[in-house]
Amino acid sequence: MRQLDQPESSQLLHREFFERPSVAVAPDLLGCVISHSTEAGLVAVMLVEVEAYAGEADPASHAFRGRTARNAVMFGPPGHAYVYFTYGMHFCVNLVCQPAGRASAVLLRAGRVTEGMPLARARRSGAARHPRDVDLARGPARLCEALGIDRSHDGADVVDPSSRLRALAPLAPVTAAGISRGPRVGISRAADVPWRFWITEEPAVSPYRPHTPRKRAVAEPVTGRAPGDGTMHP
DNA sequence: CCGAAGATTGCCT
DNA sequence: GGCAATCTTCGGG
Repeated sequence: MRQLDQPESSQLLHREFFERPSVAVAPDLLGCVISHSTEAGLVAVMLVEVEAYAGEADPASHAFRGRTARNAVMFGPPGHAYVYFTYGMHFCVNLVCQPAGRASAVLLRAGRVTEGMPLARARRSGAARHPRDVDLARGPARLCEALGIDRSHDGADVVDPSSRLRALAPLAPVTAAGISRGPRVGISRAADVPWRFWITEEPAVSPYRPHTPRKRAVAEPVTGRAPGDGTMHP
């Protein structure tokens, strides 16, 4: 009896795979499979969209301002998951590249569920009411939710055979001809750098959004005066 | 200590 | 297409 419910054909990626610059690793991750085995069952996702983030030289990277408690995993050894929490409700997952000390990583932006569809759908049911199969892991936060990835997976080793969260080689090779590239999504700095990679004409690729600054939560402070006394600006 | 923005998503008009 | 939800993290005072 196998310890983990893993298909025979699946092959774990090697740590050397991640010991390269993230911009080289990113396109090679397309077609690879992220598998997460839990008590509830196994969900596997084939990656169709990723983004490369360089280390401290990349203004869009979390590592740009150096090592902090949050991004510490990015500065560690390759082949580990860097999971962060954002917008007060979402998780996103990266895979760390290059040797320890070099903080580069690949953000996993979208995938297609290839195993454990019912469990993935159940995990996502709280969000969208009637998600299509193709939308279950479409977008970085959706991908995490479908796979059941949260903060507890920050630092997880995805090339360790005994790990519940693993990165596996492609079921079928993805050739360079089938890969498109363009600007990264939702970042304000270095928005012109084309380090986003996706499988061409893949329906499970997240929509491109060119970063929208958030509106101020509070329009103006309370002054103690009642409104309509002539002090308001048009 | 406090303010502000964030590698997003889903619902509303 | 606009905007609220929700909270952590970081940097400035």
